[in-house]
Amino acid sequence: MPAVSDCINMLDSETKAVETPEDHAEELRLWLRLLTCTTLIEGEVRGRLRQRFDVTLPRFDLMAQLDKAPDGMTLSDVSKRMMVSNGNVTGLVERLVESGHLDRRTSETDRRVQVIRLTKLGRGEFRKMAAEHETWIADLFADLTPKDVRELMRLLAKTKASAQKSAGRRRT
Amino acid sequence: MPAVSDCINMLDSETKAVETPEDHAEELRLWLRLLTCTTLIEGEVRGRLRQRFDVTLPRFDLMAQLDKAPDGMTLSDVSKRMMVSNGNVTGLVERLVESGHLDRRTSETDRRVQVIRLTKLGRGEFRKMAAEHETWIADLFADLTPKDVRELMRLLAKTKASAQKSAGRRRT
DNA sequence: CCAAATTGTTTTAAGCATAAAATGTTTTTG
DNA sequence: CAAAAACATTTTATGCTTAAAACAATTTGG
Repeated sequence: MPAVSDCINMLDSETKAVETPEDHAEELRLWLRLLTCTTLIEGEVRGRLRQRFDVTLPRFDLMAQLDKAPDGMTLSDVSKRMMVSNGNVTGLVERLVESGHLDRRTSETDRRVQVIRLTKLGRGEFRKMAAEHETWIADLFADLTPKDVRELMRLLAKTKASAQKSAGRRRT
Repeated sequence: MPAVSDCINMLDSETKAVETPEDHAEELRLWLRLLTCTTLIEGEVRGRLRQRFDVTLPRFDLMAQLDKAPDGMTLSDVSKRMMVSNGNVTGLVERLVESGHLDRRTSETDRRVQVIRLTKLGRGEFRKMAAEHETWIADLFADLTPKDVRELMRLLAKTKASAQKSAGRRRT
């Protein structure tokens, strides 16, 4: 809500057309806090994955996507799910195939498409990592009550929807 | 709260010593949602900064830190504030000095220390970008009510504290 | 005072990430 | 059916990011 002094100029013509220098400091602070939380947790998880399993976070994330898709995924599926660029996935997959964690083959029905899956090795290693990973996350959020968790879920869902709408408005 | 069937084995010896396979799926889902929100907004901001001002997000973030510190900051201050590695800052600063946005000098009192400041050019450009940036953020969060914003701020503060505590526990 | 620890920064090596252009494939459409 | 559009992926160029080691300067404790 703008202070009265900021609204004086709203009075001189049609209200809707007049620009008011609005104060969005609260939203900005919210965004910075959101970013801080994510960076903090992400850094912690990254470090633990490296120390404990000598694996990078992007590799873990990619394997997590594939673990949920026993029949495999195409590179663009992965790219959309992980919200990263196509070229990024190409390189990530390359390294994971190289290390024997992923299997990659060209689709029979569409020769543009590459389908990737976890190998037995990849799935085994991922499951071990995922089990520990889950306890790290639980520990990082340990001070939140179940009610806090529910409330955060709700508000973040609303945030996501709002951001998607805004992003969509821009592209249109 | 574990289901009854998961708790059977808690009965056979001292309760506290027995491992129960606890379910932390809710926290995991919360973490993924948090990450999704951040990635979404970050990507949007990154794209707008590039299109509108041909500047990268890290450069913008660094300038934002310096704008709040008229007397300059040391590289490790910046590194801590931005929660990135030292080496990262070195390179980032190098490029911004090169482009004339930053001024860098060795401290008079401690020759290990590099103090960096925004140049006049850097400050001017940053202020322009920051003004627009703030409207983008406001738009991205537009569907949240003031109450939502307050509540998210509170819950994220609690989350940050929880994560910091957990991270600290590990290092100890 | 001086060796040892600490602090601040840079370097190194590897990997991650993006945007944009290029390549090859399939689908659409005039 | 052929040209054009759309699609999936890769390549290219550039920049970001990290962890760890190296380097340099200062502080500390014996």
